[in-house]
Amino acid sequence: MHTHPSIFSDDDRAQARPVLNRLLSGLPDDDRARLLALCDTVRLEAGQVLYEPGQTVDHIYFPVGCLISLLAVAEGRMTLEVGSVGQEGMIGASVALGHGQALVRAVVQRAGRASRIDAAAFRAEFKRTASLQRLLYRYTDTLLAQAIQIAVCSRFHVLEARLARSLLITRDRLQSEKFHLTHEFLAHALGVRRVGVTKAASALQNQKLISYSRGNIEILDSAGLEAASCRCYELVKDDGALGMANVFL
Amino acid sequence: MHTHPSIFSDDDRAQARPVLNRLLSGLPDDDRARLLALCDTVRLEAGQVLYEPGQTVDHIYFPVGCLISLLAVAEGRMTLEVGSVGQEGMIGASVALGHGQALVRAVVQRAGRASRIDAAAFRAEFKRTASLQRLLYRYTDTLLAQAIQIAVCSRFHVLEARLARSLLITRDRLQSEKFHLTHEFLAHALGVRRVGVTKAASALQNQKLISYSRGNIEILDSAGLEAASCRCYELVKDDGALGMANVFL
DNA sequence: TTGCTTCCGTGCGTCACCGTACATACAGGG
DNA sequence: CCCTGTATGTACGGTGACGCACGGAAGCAA
Repeated sequence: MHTHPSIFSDDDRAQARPVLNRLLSGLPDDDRARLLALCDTVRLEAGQVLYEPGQTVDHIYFPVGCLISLLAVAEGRMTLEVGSVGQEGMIGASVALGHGQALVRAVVQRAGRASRIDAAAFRAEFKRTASLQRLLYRYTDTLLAQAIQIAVCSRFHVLEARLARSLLITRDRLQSEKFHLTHEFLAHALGVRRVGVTKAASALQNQKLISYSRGNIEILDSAGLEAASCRCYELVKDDGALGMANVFL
Repeated sequence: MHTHPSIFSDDDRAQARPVLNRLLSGLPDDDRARLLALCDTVRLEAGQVLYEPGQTVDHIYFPVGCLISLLAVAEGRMTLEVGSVGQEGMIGASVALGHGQALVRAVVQRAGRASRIDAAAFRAEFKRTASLQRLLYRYTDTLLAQAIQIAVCSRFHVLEARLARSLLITRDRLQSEKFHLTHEFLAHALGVRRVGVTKAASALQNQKLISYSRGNIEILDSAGLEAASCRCYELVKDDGALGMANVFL
């Protein structure tokens, strides 16, 4: 189930082969073709902000190789990651489901490509395509599960465990044991101070579970890190898998 | 906008007139009639647990006069309310949208009636009724917004403000300035110790914002309580309103 | 009255995390 | 080589909430 065939590098080489977004690949051929015809492929750069809460969503994105972080924004500079979206997901679903405004900030955590579609075009396609509807309901349900789990996690679990969870999830999304992620960024995701992350990360490094230097993080002991993390990891992970498992209910 | 025409009592008299669930009343007449034909009306008692996380959902409920609390369950006895559903909402949507398992515990906070429908019947009706689909997407989106806001709130805001918010939301859902709610119950909702609630509630009472005794809570100074609460109140409140505002996008 | 249950209040030591400030260390460009 | 910016490390008092334990008070029933 968990094959990490090779250590992917952090740059574009990992995305050389034209992989399709896994949500889209779950669609029947004709529906997918019609949707893809409306998409264009864009390159997203790390740090780029795609949505800001309250803003009208004008494009939907299906990541291919990039990783998007969903940050709930509180007053001040406080943020909290309520979900992350990689190849297995999409952002902007609320444009078809709810009022067409973003609930959270969507920021690119790792650069890469994505299929992008205009909001109005997507909405029209959504209306006529049953398979697309099923996909979206299911995925929204998965996002909700993620948000709920993260709410619980950030309420009850200590920082060190939450950090471990966060790193493991990033690993899964990127299919790589090493990736770039500064303490500062993690602090925003976890809703804590940067120094808090530094302290927790030091602890994990002292236990030989990870190593890092100037943002380059490597997971050394995957099993050990899972032990140090909270159960939330497995729950969110499984949910992601389940979300994709049987799209046809 | 905010009319609290009369102080409703805590018992059944407030529900004497046959009010319809507001989600259902948003449906076109024929669709609603067909759905209602499949429903039966049940009386839900306070404390009753309708769903438990992971369990298969066998019935969908549309509250009429009762109030349902959605509690995310962590290990141990820890719980955290990630949303509450009154006349303006429903529970069990995931049976049609996602995998048919409950994400959270659903417990009756205030006794009352609800329209109930069998899961399979609902799913079938959902498939054929476009207006019902729109309603559900929108409402799920609203639930997601609620969950996100609560995640932020419980991460960043102090207990006293969160308690104030929680009381205000309960007030809005019940359309009544007085209701029954023990410190113990609030502790479960807020994910804190019972003594924590006692302390925060004392503080609010000393400020003459509320009064309470043996579970009977009364809001004395609505404006003052809003000032003591965090902005999350307005966000969740508005979202609820917006969720209902224009169902036809 | 007694007894029981439910609900609320207090006290105390502990702890994770906060806000702030300052100190190092590495990396790349000039 | 310096210089500058980014990334990481350390230190310290403050505080909100925790866990636990016990005390009191209101309601109910026999």
